[in-house]
Amino acid sequence: MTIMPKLPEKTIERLSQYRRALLICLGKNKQYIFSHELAGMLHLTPVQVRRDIMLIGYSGTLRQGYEIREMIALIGKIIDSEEGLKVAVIGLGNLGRAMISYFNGKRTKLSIVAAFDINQEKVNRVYAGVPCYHIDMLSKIIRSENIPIAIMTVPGDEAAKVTESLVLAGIKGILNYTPTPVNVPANTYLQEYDMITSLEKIAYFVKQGNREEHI
Amino acid sequence: MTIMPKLPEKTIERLSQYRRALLICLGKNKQYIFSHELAGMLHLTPVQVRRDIMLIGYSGTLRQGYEIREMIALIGKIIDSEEGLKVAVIGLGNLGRAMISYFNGKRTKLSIVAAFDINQEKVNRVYAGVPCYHIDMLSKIIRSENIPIAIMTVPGDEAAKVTESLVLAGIKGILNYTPTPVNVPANTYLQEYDMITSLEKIAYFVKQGNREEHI
DNA sequence: TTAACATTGTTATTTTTTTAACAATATTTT
DNA sequence: AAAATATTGTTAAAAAAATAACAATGTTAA
Ligand SMILES: NC(=O)c1ccc[n+]([C@@H]2O[C@H](COP(=O)([O-])OP(=O)(O)OC[C@H]3O[C@@H](n4cnc5c(N)ncnc54)[C@H](O)[C@@H]3O)[C@@H](O)[C@H]2O)c1
Ligand SMILES: NC(=O)c1ccc[n+]([C@@H]2O[C@H](COP(=O)([O-])OP(=O)(O)OC[C@H]3O[C@@H](n4cnc5c(N)ncnc54)[C@H](O)[C@@H]3O)[C@@H](O)[C@H]2O)c1
Repeated sequence: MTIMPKLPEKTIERLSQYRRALLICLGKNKQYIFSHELAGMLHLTPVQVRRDIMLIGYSGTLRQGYEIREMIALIGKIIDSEEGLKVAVIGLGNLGRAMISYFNGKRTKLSIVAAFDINQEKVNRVYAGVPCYHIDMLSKIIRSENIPIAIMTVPGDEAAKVTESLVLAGIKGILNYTPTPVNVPANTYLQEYDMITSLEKIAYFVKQGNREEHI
Repeated sequence: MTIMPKLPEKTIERLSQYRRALLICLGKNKQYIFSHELAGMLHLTPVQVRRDIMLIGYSGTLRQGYEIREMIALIGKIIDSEEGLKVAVIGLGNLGRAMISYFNGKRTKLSIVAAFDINQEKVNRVYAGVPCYHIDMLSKIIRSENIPIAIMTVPGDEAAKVTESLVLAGIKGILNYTPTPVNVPANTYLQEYDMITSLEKIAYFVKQGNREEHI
């Protein structure tokens, strides 16, 4: 295993995006890609793409660009775990279901293997191949199945309580989609996403754009 | 109207988060808040909070901190449009519905006023107060209702086509949740979000965490 | 064969963002 | 009344990220 000097956080994020874009290209039977093509697909600059690729220690060829398969494989070596990691969805409502049906079958190294809910109509059913357990089973299943990552899509009021259970159950990474910010111990990796922040940012720049037009 | 020297993009993002957190505090009948409290809620440092607050030209009081209502009002002045902006959702599937039911009634300045779909079972119905039109009506409704922002939740294959229609219809900001990156002209503000990037980033850091433990 | 060209890889520079440092000061305690 | 304390506001420094510059080089064209 080659030693990889630690990569900038933003580069990690982009590696995931590169792979997504490269998989699309592969689907179109493309073999090679230039930095400016990849940049164009993802609204980045070619320099940034080349720099990221340099950081992960890959090299393209001068007149052909980068070999798509090779690059996908290398990105996998960097961001994936060899054994693969299991993921659970907590709260099988609209958002939880959307996430499962989106994710399903997309990645081999990450897989959603369990959902949890309190609603008896959802518990003990299988949704899109994913079994739904009662939330009381959380700790048991998380441990027995060895699931390190959870996507939280319960109502905001439940977020704190559920987070606590997740941490107690030994979860190491949480993706919090509830509107309620939560707290976790330092050894747990937390990411929060709120659509309203995205929208308000867009609204701000749309507003700015209008103003500029009027200057 | 005071002139606001242009704010860092990251600050804009955090302003939206501050408001969300402040609204939660207001709901608990809290009147004042310290920088370290706000920081704690959002996993930021107190310095960063104070710096942002300085940038928007607000001042707290020395032993009480910041007046929550005042701050919410000021953030509104900066990131909201006075008249309010209308938003449309394109694709009324799981994700589109999740977004509508989440958003509904949350904000006075942004409001989802229309959805579009091709599925005849969804068209001409009202979902959570939002009327769903056939996608053929896109341009007509966008223009007549004066909707500048769209949330795109159609299947990935449709993303390019739908984006083109949106741009032609005069949309100024797009939040793309499909897994397919799209292109827009320079005067249109585009933001893309993909849950897989978030998850893969979490997986990477969970993996790193494990490695560190083993050193 | 040579010149023009397009592209990569890498170092240097600039810009943006975060963090640190610390003076100022109102409040509480002694 | 003086000292201690906790907090803000702001400038300075550091760190992170993005961009620019440009040498190297294989490919194509003249
Ligand atoms: N971050 C975003 O962009 C975004 C977007 C949409 C919705 N949301 C949020 O995501 C969450 C889910 O949204 P939704 O539309 O799917 O809501 P929903 O009501 O359809 O689903 C919530 C599910 O959680 C279950 N649940 C409730 N308490 C639970 C508990 N203690 N343990 C396990 N399951 C429990 C419910 O039975 C339900 O099935 C909400 O908090 C919503 O505000 C966030
Ligand atoms: N970014 C993310 O994190 C994330 C998460 C989940 C899903 N997704 C993506 O979001 C999209 C929607 O997911 P979903 O689970 O709601 O899918 P879905 O199939 O439930 O919904 C898609 C809807 O779009 C409608 N539609 C299809 N073509 C259309 C067109 N040309 N114009 C208007 N409407 C059209 C369909 O009738 C359907 O109602 C998919 O592309 C999915 O991959 C993204």
